[in-house]
Amino acid sequence: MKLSDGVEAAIHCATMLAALKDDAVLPTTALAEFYGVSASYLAKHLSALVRCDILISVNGPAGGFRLQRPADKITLLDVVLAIEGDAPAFRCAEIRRNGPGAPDASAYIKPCGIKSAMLAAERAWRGELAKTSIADLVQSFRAEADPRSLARNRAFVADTARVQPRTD
Amino acid sequence: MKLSDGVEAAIHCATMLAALKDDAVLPTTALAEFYGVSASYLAKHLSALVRCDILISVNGPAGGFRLQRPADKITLLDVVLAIEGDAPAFRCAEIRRNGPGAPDASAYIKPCGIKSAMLAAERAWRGELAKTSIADLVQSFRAEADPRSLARNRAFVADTARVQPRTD
DNA sequence: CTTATCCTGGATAAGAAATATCCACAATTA
DNA sequence: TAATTGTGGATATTTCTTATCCAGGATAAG
Repeated sequence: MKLSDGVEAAIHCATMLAALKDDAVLPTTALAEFYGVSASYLAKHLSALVRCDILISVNGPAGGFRLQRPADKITLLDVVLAIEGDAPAFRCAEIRRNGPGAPDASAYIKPCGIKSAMLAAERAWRGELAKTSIADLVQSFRAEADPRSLARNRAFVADTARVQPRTD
Repeated sequence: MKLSDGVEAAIHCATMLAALKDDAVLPTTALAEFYGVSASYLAKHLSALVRCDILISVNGPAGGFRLQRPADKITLLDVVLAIEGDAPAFRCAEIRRNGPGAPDASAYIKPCGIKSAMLAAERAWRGELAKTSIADLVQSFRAEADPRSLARNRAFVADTARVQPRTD
């Protein structure tokens, strides 16, 4: 069992975007370079976040991504499900119905106890992920991170953020 | 994110073995046929359970597997970790240290908040799995399963179980 | 209106991991 | 000695992940 590498990148990008003001955005290439990951692959993940209404994308020059809503309304679970999909990790193949002499489907209306227990554990996992918001991560980063790391992130946002042109 | 198919088979086999008496055992081929799964592949998973001290294997004719300890001392977590390995699902690649201008390792002594949150969720998952024992599963199966399914399992054990020869 | 930038989605391929099979070998029983 | 069964290694096969590339559309600036 392994989570996609994209999860780590997606969460980092979301926390970075949470530092933007107003309608500013950050482009894929800048984020990919900052985190040292593949730009074309990161683009796939960011698109997934857009499809799940976690990010908003802006096309054209000075385009990029920003959060779709306040960072305290976006949970780790939202991001993980956007990248991984919402299928449960335990896929019951119903092997209890296999083999010779197995009764027909009417004998298996009640869910398998194994499946129930495995899915209960996943609910606990998801529940825990839902407790942490992107805002929580930003806050703990600001409170605990090394000053050098903090400064680097701030400089990146300051240098790279782009503001949407005003339609005055 | 997906759990190995072997997890389902391993748990089913463990619950079946919990119905054995004394030193009786069940061979791989019988279990594989009963659940309609690949015998040679199931053998791999059963070996993993032996390596993790969940099952005991008996060689030779009339050989097979049985539980290493009482079913209430074996949890779902034990079985899942035996099949999946105990590496966490979230593998932090520390991309926060990547990219140009990143400070050296001394700036990243404190663990990343993202990693901490992801691992906390996994602890919740594992904690939930640890709450359910093989004995719990057997009990709920006996209480809730369809009589036809129950009878089939009982007949299988009665027909297939083998007892170790006595060293009188 | 043209150019440059950037996101989008599909096609595609390389790589890793899960799934599955086979076989030689050791252990054990009859 | 012959038959049965688990063990571990080697090896395919399939599936999923990771990664790249490109054509297309949207948009801003000149």
